[in-house]
Amino acid sequence: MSDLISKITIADIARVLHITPATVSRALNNHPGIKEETKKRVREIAVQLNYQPNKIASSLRLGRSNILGVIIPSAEISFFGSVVHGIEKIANEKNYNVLIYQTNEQFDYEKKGVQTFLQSRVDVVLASISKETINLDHFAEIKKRGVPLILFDRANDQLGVSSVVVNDYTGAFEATKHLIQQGCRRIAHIGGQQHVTIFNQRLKGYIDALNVHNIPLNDDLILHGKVSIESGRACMHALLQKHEPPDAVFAVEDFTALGAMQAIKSVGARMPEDIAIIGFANEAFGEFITPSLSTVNQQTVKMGEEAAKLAFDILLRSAENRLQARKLILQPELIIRESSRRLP
Amino acid sequence: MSDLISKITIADIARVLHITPATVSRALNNHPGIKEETKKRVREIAVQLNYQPNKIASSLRLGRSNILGVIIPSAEISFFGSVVHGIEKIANEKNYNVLIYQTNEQFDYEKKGVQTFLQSRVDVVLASISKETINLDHFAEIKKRGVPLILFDRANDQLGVSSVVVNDYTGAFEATKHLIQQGCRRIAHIGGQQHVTIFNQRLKGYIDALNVHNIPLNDDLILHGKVSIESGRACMHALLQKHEPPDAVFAVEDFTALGAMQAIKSVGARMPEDIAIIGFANEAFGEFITPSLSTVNQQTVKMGEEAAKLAFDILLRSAENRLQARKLILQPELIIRESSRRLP
DNA sequence: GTGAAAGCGCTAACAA
DNA sequence: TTGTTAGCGCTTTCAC
Repeated sequence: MSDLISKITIADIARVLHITPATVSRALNNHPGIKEETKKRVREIAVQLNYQPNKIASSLRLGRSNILGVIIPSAEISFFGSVVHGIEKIANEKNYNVLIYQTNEQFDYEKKGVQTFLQSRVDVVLASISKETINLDHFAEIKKRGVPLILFDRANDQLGVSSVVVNDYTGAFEATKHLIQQGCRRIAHIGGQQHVTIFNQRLKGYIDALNVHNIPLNDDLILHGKVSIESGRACMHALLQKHEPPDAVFAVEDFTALGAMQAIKSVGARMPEDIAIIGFANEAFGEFITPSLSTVNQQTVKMGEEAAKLAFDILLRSAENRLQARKLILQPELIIRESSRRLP
Repeated sequence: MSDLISKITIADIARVLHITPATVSRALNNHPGIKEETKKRVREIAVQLNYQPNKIASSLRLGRSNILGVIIPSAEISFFGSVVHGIEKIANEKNYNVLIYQTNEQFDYEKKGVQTFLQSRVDVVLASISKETINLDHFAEIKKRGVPLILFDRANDQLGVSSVVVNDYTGAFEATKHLIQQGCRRIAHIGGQQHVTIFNQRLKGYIDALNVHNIPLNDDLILHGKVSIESGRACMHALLQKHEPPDAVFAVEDFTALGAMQAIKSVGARMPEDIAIIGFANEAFGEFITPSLSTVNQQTVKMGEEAAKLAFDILLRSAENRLQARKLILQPELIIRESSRRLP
């Protein structure tokens, strides 16, 4: 019935050619010390027999899998899809494969992902930490086992590992400054969980921008949400009910901004005339909504590429040298669209 | 220096307890014929030594990897992210891992993904075919090797493998019917590459809906694009320049619809008053743009779950029985939003 | 209830 | 230039 199913190994090729498996292995791996003609014959037979190398066996023998494990919070956020794209570009060049694990922003899944990767013996882990995560022991475990770990975007300095992030502080500073330049004075901030480094940095950037421009900080205008559309909507409603509502909002990221926009629309206020708004992350939808959303671009593909490059860099180092962490900070870029442009 | 790095194997555990690796293996796998007390001691030492099972070795021995390989065209399309989510739900229950490969809608990457999965000995492949793909030999190869293959969404019946799709014909039929019910009579269709089954089905649904409602088919109003924002924009501009432009558009999917909307806005026409529009796929952005986009929901998570269930179903069958293909057709659901609602 | 031994498919010393 | 041999870590048949 199922004679179609082939289970050809190098031993089969060896038998056909009356040589040993070792020679076949070397030929297939283009080993220098093998006659050209032998290589040619081996390759021919391999094609004829429809041979597929068994990477599992090879991984076991070599002690490495040629796999980069990538942990992301969600594949439904285009930001991460784009970063992964960057990672894959570099990985492909180096003949590495990329394994993706989604945590759905949940601590338990994240732990499970780490576990899975360690058991599957991926050669290196690239990760972006979930919003929910506070305890970082599982990541420390990766390091402890001598597996290189690189964090991107949702990084954390406490772990002492290399990371690639955008300068969230600067991005937030510039975004806030932009709102000030548009004439706004009561600028609110809808922030995120403060244990998440990048969200904290964005808050700081916002605060410093106000300070530098001599605008008094107003605690009433700073809310901490849960970084979602719903949360953005709820926070904005709260802001709108204040005695003196804000004339601008800097949202911690685009989904929060989107929720805020829905709230603003629902009370009939105009954007940017009544309330100007800017987000962070340059999510795909921002360009298409009305008004189009001003935001901060994070160089996603570049971030992925740099993270992957860092990974290969570390792989080439000796085990001892791996401990020195490097931090790469990309410069964000302001994208001004309709939601915040008041001046011509 | 790097004493932290542990490489604990079952042999190490065995040594500590003065038993054999075989017993340790059985204990860890909860084999019935092992004393409870032995199991307990083994587990304790395993934790103490910080033992991580080596899945590679286990895979090699067992001849299976406990990995589902998933091939998707792009992680930046939320539709696929969502389907993968469904797949992961089921896979997690069964203690399987999910490996994702992005093809970027390119034939070459798709071939490489198949290759990679075959070499990594994934137990089953779930795939959605790239738009660019015409030749299907690489997928046939999967089948030939006895690895179960399940297609989802972008399926193709020629391969004779199981698949999960939404009823694209019905979805298109209903979408078109809806436009007719809104009073539209000159309904255009911006389609996709006709070698892609689902796009072809959508064209058929459109045509039949017109026929059933006695609206003459007008070839002038049917354009075939490349399924992208740019293509949607270009096709719509072409339609607008016609002697008699359409009063409605059924776009093959949401990104195409988005491009069309941009074109419509650019000439100052109103939606839905001048031109009503509906897309397909229920992409995340559709809800947030102005006007919000009517579309067809495809039960993405369910699609992933069903595809994964089909996969496990096949895995349990004997090799001979695997050949019978099953086709699961989910019912699409119309989502009416502002872009097409003319009547109260 | 546990041990001994073989082998999954591949690669790398070491030999020749 | 190629062969011999051993072993990566795990599981399983066959003993006892």
